[in-house]
Amino acid sequence: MAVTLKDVAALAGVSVKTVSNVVNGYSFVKPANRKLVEDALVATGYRPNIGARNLRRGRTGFFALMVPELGIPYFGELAAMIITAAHERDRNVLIEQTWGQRDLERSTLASLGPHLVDGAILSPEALEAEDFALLGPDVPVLMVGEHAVEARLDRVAIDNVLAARTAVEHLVRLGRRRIACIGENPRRGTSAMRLQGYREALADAGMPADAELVAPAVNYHRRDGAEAMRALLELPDPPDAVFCFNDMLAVGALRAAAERGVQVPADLAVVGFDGSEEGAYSTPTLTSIAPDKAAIAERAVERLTTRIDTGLPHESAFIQTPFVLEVRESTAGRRA
Amino acid sequence: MAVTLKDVAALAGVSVKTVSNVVNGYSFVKPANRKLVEDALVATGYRPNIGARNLRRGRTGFFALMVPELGIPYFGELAAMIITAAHERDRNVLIEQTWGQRDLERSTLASLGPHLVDGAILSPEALEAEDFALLGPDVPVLMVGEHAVEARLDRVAIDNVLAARTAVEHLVRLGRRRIACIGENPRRGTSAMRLQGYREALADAGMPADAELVAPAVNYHRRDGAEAMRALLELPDPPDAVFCFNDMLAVGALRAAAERGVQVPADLAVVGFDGSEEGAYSTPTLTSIAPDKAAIAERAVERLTTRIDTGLPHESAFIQTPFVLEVRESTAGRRA
DNA sequence: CATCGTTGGAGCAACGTTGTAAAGGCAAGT
DNA sequence: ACTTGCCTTTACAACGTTGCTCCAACGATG
Repeated sequence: MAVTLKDVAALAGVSVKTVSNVVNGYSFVKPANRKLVEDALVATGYRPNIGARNLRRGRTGFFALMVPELGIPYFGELAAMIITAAHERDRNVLIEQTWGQRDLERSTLASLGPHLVDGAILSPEALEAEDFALLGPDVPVLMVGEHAVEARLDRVAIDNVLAARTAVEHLVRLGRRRIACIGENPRRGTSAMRLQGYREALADAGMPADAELVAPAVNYHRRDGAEAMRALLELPDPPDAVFCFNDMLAVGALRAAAERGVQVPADLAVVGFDGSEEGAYSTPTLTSIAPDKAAIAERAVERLTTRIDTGLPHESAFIQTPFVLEVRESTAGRRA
Repeated sequence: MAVTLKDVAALAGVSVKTVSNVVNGYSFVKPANRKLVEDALVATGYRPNIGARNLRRGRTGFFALMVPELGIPYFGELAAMIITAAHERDRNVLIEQTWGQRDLERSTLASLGPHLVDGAILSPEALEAEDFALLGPDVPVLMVGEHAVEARLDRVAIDNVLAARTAVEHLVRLGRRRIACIGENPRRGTSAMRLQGYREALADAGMPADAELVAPAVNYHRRDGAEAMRALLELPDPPDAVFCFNDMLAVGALRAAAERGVQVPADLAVVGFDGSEEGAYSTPTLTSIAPDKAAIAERAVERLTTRIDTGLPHESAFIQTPFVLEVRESTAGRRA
């Protein structure tokens, strides 16, 4: 059986509470007793029972992290960093995957009772504003990334409109004339912001907004990017540049270009979004908007923990994190 | 505040225990009372306090999953599937990342007390056999993937030697004559098995085992693959094929080849290991050994839960899961 | 009519921890 | 010597749940 405070106390010859005090670093314990207890702790190999402690404290010490899918590199990396940041604050992370499905996102939201987790970090894809009624009133939650929903929640994200503009302005500066984008999807929050940035950049450059250059994507997987790119390449007047709303779409686009014998970047410049390491090693390497994921993870966990610890419903904030445009081969040089 | 059994009982006008019985589907409850309780449950929105329940039951309902790094696609995807499989059995998964460092793996092992988790699924990279002494005697654990350690534990994995042989035999059959490999590393369990398969395949083909064609890799990231490949390409008599011990190494190798202007597959055939989706979209697409990750996840979780539920220290088993060789462009056709 | 078994329900205690309050010890001040 | 006050330690209760034991009511049986 597991070692409890009682066992340690018996060995050390003190009360259970004194052991508890030592374990928690609390109050004043006489050095002699402290030594006794510490020796007993080592001898028994005591480990606190988290469940019992949390029961007593009324906290669970757990966060939920709701993401579409860990197998997507962006979310895998983000989850990795969030777990690390949470551990630094003695919290554990429970990962809930929703596969981008609204019903799974809804049921996840509804399950965020105060018993299971102290709070949650959400990265929804299909939630509507009304769904947030499912949330318990006292559950601190926070969103990472942009989302169309207008919930009154804390958010940690980069400026998606600006980032998208930056990407497209880069293409404009290269002299590209027919700049397409891939990823339009009314049900995805990120889509709206990135589309807006794309349009703003085109407008600023005095370029027409050609509807046939805006390629939709149901999901943001490589397959979707490849399909969208194939469709774009079959246009009578195909694009000479494409801005993809994430790196996986961009990798798919590179593949479709390779299949068609379209040279990147000579015939087609490609920009992605996420700054994934995959893009740094693809052929050609991929220019991409790289959000500072470590900053997102750190700020998100920091904000959530302080909100939990203070318990007060302060103003909900938008915490903006930095990004950079990583320029690589897929947009190298000028048009041939 | 959270709703407790007491609240529900007060509303329904029955005892706490009766509510508990209804919640757990236990014993015989008079239909009238059952109805009363169920209505009260709905009205209050009761959710059981997991911590209290686990405290009482002596179980936590949590697994630990120890992996090097979620940001690595293979482990991200595997974690995704393990979480799903665990949820189907009403368990939650706590993810511990070790970044392949032995000290972090050791401390994770040591922290697997009976208090925090009921059991653990391990994917160590640097652990030595002696480290398993850190494990509590009653903690059910299971390893996924091959590892050099000879611990007496359940293991779920593919036949790594056979898989590696299959990959190299494929290269032999293509007519390749100087077949290199990337990933040799005495501190990694997988390395030994895959190296053995590589050597067996060469021996079977009557080809010499040239030590300079065995490229080491400290880590198994893209960067390491690229570095190793650059070194191989600088040999006086460079290889015409390379078997990489995982897909990320292979992607790095593709990149190094592209930089040097080496044509894949004409000048160099490349085989990876993991069957990652990244390899299905790289340029050229990557031939790879694809383990059935879903089967690994399912069998691992199944085995661990039954071991926890029965509590008996049955014979430790090696559960073998299938794999296939996905043949793609990086090994297409014969040598030019 | 007494006994018994069956069915439905309830009370108590305990899981391991920590907050509270109170008790014990000791030294300095009256 | 006796109070006062501080430092240290302790007993107790409680967090929410469930296993166990016991109780009540009932119909069936001898």
